[in-house]
Amino acid sequence: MTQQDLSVAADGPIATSPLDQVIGYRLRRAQLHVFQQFMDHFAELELRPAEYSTLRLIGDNPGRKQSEIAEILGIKRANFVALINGLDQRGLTVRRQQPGDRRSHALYLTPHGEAFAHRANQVQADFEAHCVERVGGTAARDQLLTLLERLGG
Amino acid sequence: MTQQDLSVAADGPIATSPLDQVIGYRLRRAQLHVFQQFMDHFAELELRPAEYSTLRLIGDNPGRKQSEIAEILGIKRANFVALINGLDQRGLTVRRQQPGDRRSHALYLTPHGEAFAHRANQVQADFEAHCVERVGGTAARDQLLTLLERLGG
DNA sequence: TATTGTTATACTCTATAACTATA
DNA sequence: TATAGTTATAGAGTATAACAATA
Repeated sequence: MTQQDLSVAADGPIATSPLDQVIGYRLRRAQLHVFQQFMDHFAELELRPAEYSTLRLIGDNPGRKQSEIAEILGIKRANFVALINGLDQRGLTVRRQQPGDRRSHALYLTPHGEAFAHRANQVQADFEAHCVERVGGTAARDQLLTLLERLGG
Repeated sequence: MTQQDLSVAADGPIATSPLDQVIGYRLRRAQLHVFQQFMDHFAELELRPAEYSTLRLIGDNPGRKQSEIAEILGIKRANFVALINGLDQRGLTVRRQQPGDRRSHALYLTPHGEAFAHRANQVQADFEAHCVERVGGTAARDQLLTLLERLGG
């Protein structure tokens, strides 16, 4: 039988096993799935993954330059403008002029942003617990983080 | 000291450790890094990840409907049209009418597509070996795939 | 009616160049 | 001249609606 049998339609389950052994493919599928679940969890707070990461990073590092926060997150500073504009307009973050360098904007959470970030961190902790359970416990989670770190990024 | 000290600029390394413990964040960073390396490896063949996955899936499942291949890959059939058009125009794949259902297009690799897919699979095997080495060997790779599968997707 | 492929469209994310104000 | 923030723009990727052909 040739590889291209034109007389009958192919049927039955599609052979995905070769692709399923590919690290990059499985990494992508898992990432998309986890991000979708993240967005479902954060629908009420109307927070996208990049927005949550930004709030978290500013909360942990108040007073950092816009470009510093952007670079750590792997976001081009040009694209970060719209993101931080959105958080500003929601009253969650503020840009303040640096005393020593009037070119740069230091980022802070507003009081409302602090409270909002607190709620967001609780939702994240809840979601993380769900992920940890799925992956098989904290030991499995640590193993996963170790393996992901070895891949780089 | 308050959390928002306005008198001095924040300096030193940014505290990323809280985010670095977040599965979704690390998953995304690792996926982006692996995909970038994939694209570097496949620059000569001018194949993007989704194009490679498509060639691989068609090669392993000749004669499947366009919509079947698209759905397995998680690509909407509307968006799959442009992707398969590109592979068609490069002479790698062909659409043939199904004998039993003239609505659907069965997908095949052309002879040139077969040869090209063979080369692509070799490049992929080389890249995969690199990933396996990075992650710590085949046992670590199997462990990673197991953990990713538990996350779903 | 339902399905398959297709087109059109919009929205998000990303990448680059160029501008401004500051240094 | 170099840097920080910004704007504009273009390219991917993705989502939905609607259409023609076919079932």
